[in-house]
Amino acid sequence: MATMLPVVGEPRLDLPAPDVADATAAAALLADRTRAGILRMLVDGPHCVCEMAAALGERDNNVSNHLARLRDAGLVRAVRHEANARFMYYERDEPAVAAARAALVDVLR
Amino acid sequence: MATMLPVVGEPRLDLPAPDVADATAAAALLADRTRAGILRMLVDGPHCVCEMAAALGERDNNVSNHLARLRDAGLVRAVRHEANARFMYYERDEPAVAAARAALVDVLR
DNA sequence: TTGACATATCAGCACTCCGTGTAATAGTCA
DNA sequence: TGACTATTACACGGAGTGCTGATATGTCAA
Repeated sequence: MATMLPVVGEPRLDLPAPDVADATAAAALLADRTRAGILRMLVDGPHCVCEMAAALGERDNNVSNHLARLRDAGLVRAVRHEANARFMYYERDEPAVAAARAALVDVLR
Repeated sequence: MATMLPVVGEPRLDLPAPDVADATAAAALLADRTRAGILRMLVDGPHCVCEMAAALGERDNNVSNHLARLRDAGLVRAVRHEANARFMYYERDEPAVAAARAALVDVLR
């Protein structure tokens, strides 16, 4: 595949700035190992904090902190377990996840 | 859509840690407004540093700095313009971009 | 060759953010 | 109610990162 450079010799200095606000916001959330691990684990279904903390080798309060970030962004949701109500299970918000994915893919199209 | 929680009452503390190294690396690059803007602009074709700096409202050396980061990651490539060799044009490395996209989508599947 | 232009590199500073430790709160179970 | 567990809140210390200004490299034109 040959490199296709513009034939015009002069750069265009009037190009519009692309809107990447949604993409950078989503990327900032994914840029952390713990948060990315949480989201990846939740692909397979809901998990409680202690499960994810154990799998990721992080402390509960730390994982809970990152979950709060993801919750504020609307990517995950907390649901209390019915049979054993001590545990708070987290699950993804599918529309929000799809929107974040679309924003990222738009930059890496 | 009903929430599907595990029927077992006890959490599983032996779950494996997901591998998200590639996703976090890609996300860290996209988490910056300038870098994300660069990558988004390069979707439409190659651009030189001054073009992107003008569009993004950033200084040339700053944009050049971020381009170096993207270059080190293998996402972009620098090509000197043939007719006007003062200008360094940047273009995306498609396979690398596809790999980054795949790593991110794996987390937000 | 000289000067102007485009890009690259680097050190320094300021700022943000993560992980930790501690404490406090909330909820459940006996 | 009281004990226990899970979750949240907050401040601190350290690491990482972006922006800047100065400087170096390379190209074109006069």
